Amino acid sequence: MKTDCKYNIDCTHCEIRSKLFCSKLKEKELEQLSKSVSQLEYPKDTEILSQGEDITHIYNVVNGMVKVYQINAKGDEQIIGFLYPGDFFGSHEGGKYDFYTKTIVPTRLCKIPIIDFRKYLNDNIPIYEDFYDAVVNELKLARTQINILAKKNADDRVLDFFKILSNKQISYGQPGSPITLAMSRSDIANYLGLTTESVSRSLTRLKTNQIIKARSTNLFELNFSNADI
Amino acid sequence: MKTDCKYNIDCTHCEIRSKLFCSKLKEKELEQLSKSVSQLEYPKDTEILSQGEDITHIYNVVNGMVKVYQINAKGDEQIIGFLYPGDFFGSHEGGKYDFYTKTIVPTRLCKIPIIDFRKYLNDNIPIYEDFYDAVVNELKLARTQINILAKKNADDRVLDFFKILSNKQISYGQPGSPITLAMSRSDIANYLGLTTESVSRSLTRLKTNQIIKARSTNLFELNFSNADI
DNA sequence: AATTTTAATTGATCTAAATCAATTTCTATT
DNA sequence: AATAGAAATTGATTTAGATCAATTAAAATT
Repeated sequence: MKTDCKYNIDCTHCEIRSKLFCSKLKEKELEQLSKSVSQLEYPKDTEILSQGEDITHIYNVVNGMVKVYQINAKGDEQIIGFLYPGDFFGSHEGGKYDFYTKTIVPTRLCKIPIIDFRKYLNDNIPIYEDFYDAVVNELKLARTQINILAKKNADDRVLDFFKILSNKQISYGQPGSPITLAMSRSDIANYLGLTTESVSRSLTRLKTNQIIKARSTNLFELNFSNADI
Repeated sequence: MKTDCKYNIDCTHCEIRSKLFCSKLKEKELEQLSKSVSQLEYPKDTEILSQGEDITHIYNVVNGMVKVYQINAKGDEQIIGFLYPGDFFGSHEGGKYDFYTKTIVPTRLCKIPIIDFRKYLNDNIPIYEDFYDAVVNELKLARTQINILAKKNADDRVLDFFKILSNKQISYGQPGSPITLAMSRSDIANYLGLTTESVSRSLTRLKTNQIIKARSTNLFELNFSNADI
């Protein structure tokens, strides 16, 4: 099952470069980076890295989707985010990865050895700032999730989740509606601190109340403005 | 009520310097920093800064305690953390504060104008790294909260909260037990996504089951190891 | 110290989501 | 296309925590 396809890639022609820190590099640096970078195609449900492992690479999502999760003391998975094309992961945890990542659909990742990456980081404050901003952004997302989880109403949680996805789509240049649920109901439930059954029932209620409209199982039109979450 | 007492302070003799980025500054820089830094005494329940305001200062908690919270779309407060002596807040939100902060006990804060602060930041990568680490730490705390909020059991949430406080006390050189609850039951409830009544009942259950022991309303002995949360 | 105010706990009831179980729908594989 | 397997939905029941209400305990104020 686990058949990774490796591609050597020319970073100067990367399809998502504009979304990445690489856009801050000079032409020469970029050519050099190309030598150490590889792009890999991962099938669905492939674990990319594990909590506690030494940090060896940082990854950029080129296409597909990745879920980020931790295992709590009780041994249960807790999803803390979903990564879209242009998102990166793997850095910033003082030597060890602090979470697990797994593809939830077939996914192509750009993989940079941390050692090569640091070369650019050390004498390039703008890139440092980029990564600083990326962590700040993660922090914002984490706090969004906190605000969701503190809500005591299942429908509100599901709606907020839809708003997040909608905003993500917009920030990636797609329309805010309809939204595609690439993740399973059980992943949604986990992220929202609910059971799959409760998510399912919420969806049914929201459909009944015309707040959303299902085009298919994983494609929903949103009949509300997603101004603020 | 809002009577702030201002003290001009000599940073070279600061009681919490070892816990702060300031420890990375050279003697001369520190003397210069002293000129722009002030320490202020705030009474309980004083709002220090508000979400959306321009960032003008960064703050260090010298003593006392501060709560950090956001206001959600529904207009409700959501607490996202409690700050102890040595913790700082105010930076890293791209121009605007992204949360509210309020003292929950009489608190002394060290206040640094962001403009002076940046001087040291710009040509001092180690300090940059300090702040990077601080955000990463905030991210970890946020994810800890996520793991708590995703739990479906009130007792587990309260216990995890006690473990967090215990670990915080340890990291500040105090014993891990007994723990002091400087915050109100309703602040705890808010942080844990529960009602005050549920927190109260959890406490009673945990006392009955001998898992904790109340020395007073806000002082609890923990009869368990807080190895991992 | 006495009184007022506020915070915390306890009690009774209700309700929304969990749980357990059965279908139905979707997806993958032959 | 037919079948097997997995995922999602729906149903019945239970339960933990919310809600509403009252009491007790702790602070604050006079």
